[in-house]
Amino acid sequence: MKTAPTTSRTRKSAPAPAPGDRKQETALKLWVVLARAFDSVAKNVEADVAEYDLTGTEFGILEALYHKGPMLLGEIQRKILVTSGGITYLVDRLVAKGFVKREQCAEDRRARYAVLTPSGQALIRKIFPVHAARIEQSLSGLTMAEQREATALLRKLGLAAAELSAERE
Amino acid sequence: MKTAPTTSRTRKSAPAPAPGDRKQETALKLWVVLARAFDSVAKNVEADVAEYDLTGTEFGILEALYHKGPMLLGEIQRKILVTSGGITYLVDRLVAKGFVKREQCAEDRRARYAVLTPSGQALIRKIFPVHAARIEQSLSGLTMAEQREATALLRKLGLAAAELSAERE
DNA sequence: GCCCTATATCTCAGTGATGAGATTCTTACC
DNA sequence: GGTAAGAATCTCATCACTGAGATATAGGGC
Repeated sequence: MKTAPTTSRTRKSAPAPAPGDRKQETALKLWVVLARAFDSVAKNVEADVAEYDLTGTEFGILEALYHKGPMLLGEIQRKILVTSGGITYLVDRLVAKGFVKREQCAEDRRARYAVLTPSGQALIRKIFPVHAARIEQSLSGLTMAEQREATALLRKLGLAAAELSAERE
Repeated sequence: MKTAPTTSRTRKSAPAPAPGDRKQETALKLWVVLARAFDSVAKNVEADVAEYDLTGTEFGILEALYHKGPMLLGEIQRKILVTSGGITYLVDRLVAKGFVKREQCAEDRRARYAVLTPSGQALIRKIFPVHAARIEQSLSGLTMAEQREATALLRKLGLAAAELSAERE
């Protein structure tokens, strides 16, 4: 998803650039470019991992397990931002492909670990560097300094927005 | 959504912070916060329009028509970034809900216009201001100056990434 | 005019999820 | 030690699209 916003006030005669509306216009413009930037990068990333028959989300799970070792399904779920049904579905598929297996959790019998199989290890070890290079290339429109700046801004933005949606619950 | 990247090198002993890897690390971090920021804002926006039984994408179409007047399906498609099948599906649904109608294009008999019905006009006129305020609020983690800065950076980033994926074709 | 390529839209089977509810287990607190 | 509230996972119906191919029309070169 991607939810592409469209807002663009391009009508002939704007009904007088209302006073407090500068703020809205600035915000709407940011929302548009945020969505487009995300979409463009995401498309690059997905095209990349698709070569190994993985979705971006599946790749995210393998990557998380690669960097963090075995994780509880719930941990992964929170990390990659999918629903409870989603994590079951995704892990099922990675199991079917032979890259991951489920393991009992000794301390909590409701929970299960996802663990990379040797085949999953081998795969992610092989493709992670390629993938990282692809992302670096995708973002190379910005210098490193600009990337750091963008990261700081987006982190601040994301945290505030996440807080807002937490309030909704 | 949404493709949440996860990269986070948190293993005990990092295998020596390799030389050219600073760039990759910077890029990966940006990709993570970009995806998360997008996701948080998108969730706010979608929760908002869901109150009117619209998806974010459907809203995008209504909004585009509201600001630009009648548009060819193909124009809308490029603007909101969906596939050809998607635009047919989405316009079908908006037609079923009574917000939009299709109209012949005199100059090109393959093409059709999407046009807001009075009911669609009334709806979007009513909810657009609420929606814009919601976005403003969602992004209010950044000051206006920061928002402008972020917009400039993301625009640059998005254009470069889009060019890259265009090359892939 | 005729052909060939390109473009606009539509059809439809398939996909990658979501989300509500069911199940199983845990943890306080009485 | 029983019980109620909460948490971790799973099930399954449903959804919002995608993408490949079909159909109809356009338009340029000959």
